[in-house]
Amino acid sequence: MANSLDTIFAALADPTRRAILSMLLEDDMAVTDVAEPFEMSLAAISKHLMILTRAGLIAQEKRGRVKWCKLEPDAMKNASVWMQGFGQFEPVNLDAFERFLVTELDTAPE
Amino acid sequence: MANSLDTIFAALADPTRRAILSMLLEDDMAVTDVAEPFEMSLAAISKHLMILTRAGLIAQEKRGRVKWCKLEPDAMKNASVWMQGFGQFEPVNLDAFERFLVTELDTAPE
DNA sequence: TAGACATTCAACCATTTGGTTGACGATCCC
DNA sequence: GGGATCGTCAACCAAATGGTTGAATGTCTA
Repeated sequence: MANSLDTIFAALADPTRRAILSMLLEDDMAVTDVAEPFEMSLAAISKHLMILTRAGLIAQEKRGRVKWCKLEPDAMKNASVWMQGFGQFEPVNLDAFERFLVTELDTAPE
Repeated sequence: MANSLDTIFAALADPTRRAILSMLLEDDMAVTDVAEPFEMSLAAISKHLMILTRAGLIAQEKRGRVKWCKLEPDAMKNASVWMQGFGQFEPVNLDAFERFLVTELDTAPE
C-alpha cells in the first residue's frame, strides 16, 4: 500500500501537502512547526502528515513528546521513474520549471 | 487550471487513468477503443478522459464522429520537473537520459 | 431517410476527502 | 503532583470523486 503510485500521486495532489514537502526540504520539523504557517487546525495538518506518511513520502519519528517529520525521497523517486517511462518529454526545461514555480508559490502559504 | 500540479497529480492518482496513459503511449486511440479493455461503462471512461484532458495530460481531437485521444507530454513533464526539484533522489535519471538521447541522436540514421 | 455507431449529458448514488471541534493520552518541567 | 505542551482520536459535516443508467446529440452509411 505504501509507495503505491495511487497513494503517492493522491498525496501529491494536495497543495497543502506539497507545501509541507517543500518545507521539509529545508529541514526536519516537528508537527507543530509544520502546522504553524497554515491557516488550519493542527488536527488537519496531522491528517495531512498521516497521508504523506502512508504514501511513504515522509517518515515520522517520536522523540519525547515531539514527533519529527522528515522527507523520505524513495517514494517520490518511484513516481518519478514511472513518469520517466513516458519519456517522450525532454529532460529538464528549466525555463518551464521556473515559470511553473512562480505559479506554485502564488498558492503557497507564508 | 490546466497543467496545474493539483489537477495533474490528481489525474495521475487513479489507476484507470494511468492505464489509459500507458495505452496512449503506444498509439493514439478513439474513445471507444480506449474503453474496450476496462470493465466499466463508456460514460465512465469518457469522464476519465475529460479529467486527463483538463489536466493537460492528453488532447482530444474530433474527426467525424470519432474523437481521437493522444498523449500531451508537457503536463507530465511539469510534474516530473517539480519532483526533480526534490532532487534528493538520483538526478542521474535525467542526466543519464540526456546522455543517452545525445548518443542516440548521433548514431540515428536520418 | 433510417438506422447504427460514437460520444456526451443529466440525474442519481455511495464512498472518499478535507476540514472542523472537543476530548483524550503522553510527556516535560516547576 | 499538577499544569502546560505536543499530538492524535472521534464524531461530525460539506464537497468532491468515481461509478451507474438512460436519454440526447452528432455523424456515417446502406
